Amino acid sequence: MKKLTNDFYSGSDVVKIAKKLLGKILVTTFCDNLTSGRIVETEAYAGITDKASHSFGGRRTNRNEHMYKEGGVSYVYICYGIHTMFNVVTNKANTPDAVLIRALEPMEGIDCMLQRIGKKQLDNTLTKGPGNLCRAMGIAKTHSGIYLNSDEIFIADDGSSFSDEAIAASKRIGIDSAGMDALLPYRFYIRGNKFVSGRPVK
DNA sequence: CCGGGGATTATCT
DNA sequence: GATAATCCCCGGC
Repeated sequence: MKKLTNDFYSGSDVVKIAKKLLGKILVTTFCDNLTSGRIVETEAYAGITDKASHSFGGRRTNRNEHMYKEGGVSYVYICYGIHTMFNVVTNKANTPDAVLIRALEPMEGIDCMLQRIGKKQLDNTLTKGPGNLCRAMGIAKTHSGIYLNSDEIFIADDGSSFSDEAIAASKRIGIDSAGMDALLPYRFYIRGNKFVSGRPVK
């Protein structure tokens, strides 16, 4: 199990990186509680040219400042006033691309995650959806802008991967107001995985 | 089983 | 003052 290195994040094609993040493992170690999960759903946000991106048109505010950092740091923000979203910043400094991590399949520290989210037993909602996975992993806005090879939060590769047939693409969730860009196939997920967000497709 | 809509507040105009 | 990269409950079929 190896932490991803800078060259993984510094690539210029954020869509490709979003797809490559599937199967990698997100780990947090807050308060000596190790929790981890395999990434099974992501979305790419293509910097200043993507109407759905917070940095569309070069917009730069206190909130999205970390998107302008070099690839390999986190970008965490609050959505709808209550939900925390965890993103991976990619590309070079001043090219504000990011990948939203939308779902994990829980691996280690399930008891700790259940406690954080206030549940007694593991079910498919524990790390399903960007808001839920942040709660389960203990990720908060204060973790924005930190390096993803740190000891507190990192993403690792355990050598396993999904085949192309196992991966599906779709338009992104919840961004209907982005005009034509709302239709871009920038969401990637593992077919049939029960932790993928949205209602199960029958 | 499916879809519609309300909750709730940080953030930007 | 309006909006938002969500979640979950509830009502209807």
